[in-house]
Amino acid sequence: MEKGVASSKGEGFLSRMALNDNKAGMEGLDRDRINKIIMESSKGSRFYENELKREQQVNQRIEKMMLQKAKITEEQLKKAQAQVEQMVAELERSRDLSRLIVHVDMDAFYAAVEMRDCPELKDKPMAVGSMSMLSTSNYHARKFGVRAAMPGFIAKKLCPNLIIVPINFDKYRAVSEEIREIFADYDPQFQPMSLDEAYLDFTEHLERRQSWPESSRTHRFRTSSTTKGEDQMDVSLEPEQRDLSPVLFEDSPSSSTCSPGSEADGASGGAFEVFGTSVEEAVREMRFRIEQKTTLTASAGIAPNTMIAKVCSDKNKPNGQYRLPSTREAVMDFIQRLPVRKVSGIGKVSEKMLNALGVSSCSHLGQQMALLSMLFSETAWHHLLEVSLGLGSTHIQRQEERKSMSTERTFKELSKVEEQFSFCKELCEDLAGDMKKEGLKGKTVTLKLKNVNFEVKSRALTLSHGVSTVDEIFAAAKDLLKTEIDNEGPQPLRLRLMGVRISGFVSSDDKKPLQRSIIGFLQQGKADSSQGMHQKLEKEHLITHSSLLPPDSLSSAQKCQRQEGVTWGRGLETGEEPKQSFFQRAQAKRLRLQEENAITQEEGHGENASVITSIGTDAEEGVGTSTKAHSTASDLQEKDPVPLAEASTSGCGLTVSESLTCPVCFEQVETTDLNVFNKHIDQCLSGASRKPNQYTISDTESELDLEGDHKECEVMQSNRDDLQEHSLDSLQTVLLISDDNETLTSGQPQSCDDNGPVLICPVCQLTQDSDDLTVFNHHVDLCLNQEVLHELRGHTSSPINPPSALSSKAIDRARLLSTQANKGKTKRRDSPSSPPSKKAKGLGPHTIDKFFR
DNA sequence: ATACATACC
DNA sequence: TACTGGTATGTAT
Repeated sequence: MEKGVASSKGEGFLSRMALNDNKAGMEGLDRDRINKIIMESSKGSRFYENELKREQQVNQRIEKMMLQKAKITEEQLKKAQAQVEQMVAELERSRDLSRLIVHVDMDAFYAAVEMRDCPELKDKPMAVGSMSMLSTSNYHARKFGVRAAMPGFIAKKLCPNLIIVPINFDKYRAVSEEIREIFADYDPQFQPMSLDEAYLDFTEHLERRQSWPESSRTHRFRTSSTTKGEDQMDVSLEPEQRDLSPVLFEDSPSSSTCSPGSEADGASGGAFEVFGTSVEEAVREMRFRIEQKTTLTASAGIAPNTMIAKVCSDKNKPNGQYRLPSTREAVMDFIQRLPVRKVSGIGKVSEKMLNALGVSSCSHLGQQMALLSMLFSETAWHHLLEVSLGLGSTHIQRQEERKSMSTERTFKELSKVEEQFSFCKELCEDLAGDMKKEGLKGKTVTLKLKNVNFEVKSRALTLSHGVSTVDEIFAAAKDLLKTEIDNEGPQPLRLRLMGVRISGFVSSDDKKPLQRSIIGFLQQGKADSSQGMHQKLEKEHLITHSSLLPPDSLSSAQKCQRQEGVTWGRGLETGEEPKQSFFQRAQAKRLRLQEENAITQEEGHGENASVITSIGTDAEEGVGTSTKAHSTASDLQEKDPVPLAEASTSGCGLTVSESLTCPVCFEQVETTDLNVFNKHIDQCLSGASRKPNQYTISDTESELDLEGDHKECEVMQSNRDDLQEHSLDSLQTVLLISDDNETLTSGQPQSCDDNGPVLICPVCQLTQDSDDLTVFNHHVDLCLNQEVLHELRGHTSSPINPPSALSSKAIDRARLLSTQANKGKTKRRDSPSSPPSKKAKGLGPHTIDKFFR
């Protein structure tokens, strides 16, 4: 109906080329004029021709689909409808409205950062990127139709005065670290989706928040700097700028969204604001802190699941938030009028196919489900069904292990064979470097080529063993390249891009495939929305399933299937006897000390006192977090005001409880046998293979369409890196911080040579010479005695502390440093073995876990 | 296993 | 001048 992008003016011009204006800040534009300019700028180009071709392919697909549709009989449809209904009933039964999921998203992130740092830009249309491609644009530029993923030269035609600022990834990454520290205060296990957005589960936070005193919910307006370890190059603004939020939006429609509820004193003095105990207030507080800390605004969506939260975060963007009540009615009502394209996972093509079937909003989805179930693949329609019911993932999970790593580059035109080979080699060198950083080895090498006509092709070769060195990778890549060159016959390949990818990772130790299933189910505890259902619907699919819907969408459905039959049987022995008893003792000791210490002290605090709540407990969650992959920041968010209570849950009563909580999946493992428990953790760590779960809003706020994101990837990678191989570092950091914030820097670079796993004492941070775990444990034991005492004496804080950014900040800094160090080459323990070698792995994580329990 | 497509940031 | 890069995953063969 309304949506005309695709159907645009009779001449049916490329739906794929037309402006995408369903992005915040782009409403009410002169689409026709803009599209005309876009077309004029593109017409006749090779790019355009290729888009044209691809669009025709899509159209053919749709035609086929329509033919299939025509063959469907009433009877078949009825049968399908019955199946759908049955499935709906099951899904409905499993609906979980108990979680409070939040999706936070920075507003025009890269552009906002640049504007913040260069006032000149504030009132001008600007974008971040290059003449070839823009990553994002500010709201002023969006009024001209300038948006992410648009080439700069076209943007310039739309807006001649557009200022294009080169991308400065390091800066965004630094800001990202800052906001992640705040995220961690609300959900240490938050899941970052990119540098500027994340999913958080506020459920637990809210529970605790109810008992928080007002002082813990009070936050100041920006004064000087954020934390006390404020060495940061904070762009400390002049005091009087305090209440100015970045002038990103002249008409911030949503700023009014903020509930005025609290007594913010418009005054300027030592202004502060008290936030309430509701989710809205908690989220508003989080956004407030983000703004105070970074001078940048964020928007958020609050809903019972990720799918909806994502959509909601876009609703009052910029600088706003929206909460969808956790009731079936609210959800259904909301979903009904939602355009399908707004749903993460439904892109241009899926939208077009659905539109062809008369489906443009989610209400239509529900109405046409029987038909859709016959025209789309099972995976696809299952997802659509869930969407139509407003279902989505109800628990946030950390990153997964990467499945591939690649590097690709676009260039002028490369037609000379020699140059092609040498370029290929360069790529392999880069890739090998990256592989080494993460200590990965993969069996499949894929070469990607794009010719000057934008036609893409990929050629893969799977080897019998994992490789990681330049020579090995290049050996495979060049064969693939040669074959292509030869096939092209006499003519040369006229390339505009080349890429090399490696996948099929194997653990470096043994060359067995990494990780396996189990992992994905450990997290069972928190049921996913669509749990336990999914009978195999016999597929009546008449059609060759149209490929719709991305993987991440099938979330629940598939996960469930996998979860079934997962028995937890694995956890058999592990060897290290001494280690375990050691940790048991250490743990008990720690707890005892904590108790004795009464854990009560007030937070000395004025700004952000760096109060470290009982390390033991708060690390409990924290470690898990870091273990999960990233954000060391979360490693020790000292937010939890009632750590001990929490701790006892996991059996911290000074004794080992009958069930242990896995620091990776956070599941309670029903055993007291540490061997079993270790085994469990081993598996979690080696294979944390969970269904990825990236919900992203279709097109809407797809700022970082570009380069922006690949950076994020880097970040994530290093995070994972940390998790896998450097779990110990998290611990180090924790202890170090409590010890002395300023020491972090020097303490961190715990490098070691690239040969074999190296053990690093989590307490003193010194690399241990011995590989012998017994010896190592003994050493740690000694260090521990001192550290724990010191720490508790000097830094314990009240259980009721306002979250302090200090420690997490320091941690992040530490991590950044170590990351940098890694890049520099000084990596910590990076042996050619990456997925932590059996030895190292088994030790690291376990050490931490037990230590903290 | 391989190739290509879709999607997301 | 001129339309990215990185990762995951679905579909088909």
